Amino acid sequence: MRIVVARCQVDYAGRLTAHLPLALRVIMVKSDGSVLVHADGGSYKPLNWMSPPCTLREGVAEDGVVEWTVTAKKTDDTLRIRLEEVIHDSEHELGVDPGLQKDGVEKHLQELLAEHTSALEDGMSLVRREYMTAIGPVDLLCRDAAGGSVAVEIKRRGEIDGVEQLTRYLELMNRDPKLRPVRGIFAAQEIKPQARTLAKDRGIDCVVVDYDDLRGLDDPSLRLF
Amino acid sequence: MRIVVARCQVDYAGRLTAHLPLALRVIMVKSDGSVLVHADGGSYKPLNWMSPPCTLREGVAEDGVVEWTVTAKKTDDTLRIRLEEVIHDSEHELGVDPGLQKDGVEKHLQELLAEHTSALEDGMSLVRREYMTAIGPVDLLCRDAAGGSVAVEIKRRGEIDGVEQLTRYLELMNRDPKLRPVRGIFAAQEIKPQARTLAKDRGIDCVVVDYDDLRGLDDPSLRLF
DNA sequence: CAGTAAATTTCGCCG
DNA sequence: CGGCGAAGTTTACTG
Repeated sequence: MRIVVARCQVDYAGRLTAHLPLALRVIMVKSDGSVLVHADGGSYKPLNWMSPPCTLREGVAEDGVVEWTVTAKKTDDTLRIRLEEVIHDSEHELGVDPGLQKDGVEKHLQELLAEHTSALEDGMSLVRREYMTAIGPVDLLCRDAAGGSVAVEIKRRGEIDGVEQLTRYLELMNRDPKLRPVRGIFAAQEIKPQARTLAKDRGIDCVVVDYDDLRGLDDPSLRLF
Repeated sequence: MRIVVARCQVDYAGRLTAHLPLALRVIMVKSDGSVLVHADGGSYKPLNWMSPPCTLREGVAEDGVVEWTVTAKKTDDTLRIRLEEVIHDSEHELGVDPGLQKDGVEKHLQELLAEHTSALEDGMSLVRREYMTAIGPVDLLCRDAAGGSVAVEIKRRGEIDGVEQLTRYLELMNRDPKLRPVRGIFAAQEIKPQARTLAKDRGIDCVVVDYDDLRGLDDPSLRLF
């Protein structure tokens, strides 16, 4: 990884055209050739960048200024960096990273709810997790206290897209005589008002689930720190 | 901006729990307090990070290792970085960045299509751009050669979500006696087969538009390089 | 490899 | 400040 701090101008042409006026910035060149141009603020997104696979060619512009041209391997995307003044330039061998270990995403929420379907509704039992349909897997297929089929869509944050998704599943499943009638439950840690309104309009029930509560029902096992 | 290259371990607890095993990485500390932990590969997304506003507290762990604790101002998100070995550590005053100048996004495509509605269909005329409905603005409301209302949804890349969005608008607009009947046109620089199929199923026409052609119809003005 | 959904999404606009 | 949609989204998963 090469790290350069420089007063620079940047132009990008590809899926859009963009320009960065002359200013001091940090440029990271990763070993796979990818380049990030960072300012001293904003979030983790660089001002401009080139994703791998790409190649960096170091050259000199007509006016004598050092100019980097980064071109994408497949597309004709181009990033041009004019380095007017280099403040810092260093290279570091980092090696391959072991990578991030995650915990707590939707998948885990789905596992917990599959184990504790009663948290969705009294008398609810699990039929199948990841019940396959022609257009994709339904998170949970359940049977309610009255013996009716229930399709459950689980999200961390419940928004309109999730309701649309569940609606498509329900439409399809209700064409199947062996399942029909199937009603829907939209379960999430948090449900946006718009999603709740749309769900109500579609006859879909909303259930807000607490991740920590569900975890408490479970074996209180590993916590990272 | 502070740049540190170090052999480090990272733990994050917040919206999820995550861990990075001991390895050499680059750590950027921006002047707003935000922290990025980068590996020497992958795209522009850091392995782990903390978004501003947040505060960094430098301390020493029980075993004597330097440990940074970054905490978010509002939430209780915490990023803990154990710096086992520091290879590089430098600070640079970058100042405020003038920011990125963009060109060529969906907004521009919408402007161009609003100016040249005939590119959508012969005899088409514009009624309103960003026509407001209760659930959001329709990109273009037009009138076709026969005098019928047409709602146009514009995307750079036409995918299923866009068709769903237009469907919701159409459903709502067709309840309005003053507008009814309204048909839909899904316009994009590229339309995925699945989106095209869904659109056809919903009675929505698809139009592929060429950004450069539209631009050619326009005043051939500024190009950045 | 393509297609689809999630993301500690981030970013920008508009009320 | 919150809601909502776009993004040069990126990333992960699945068929």
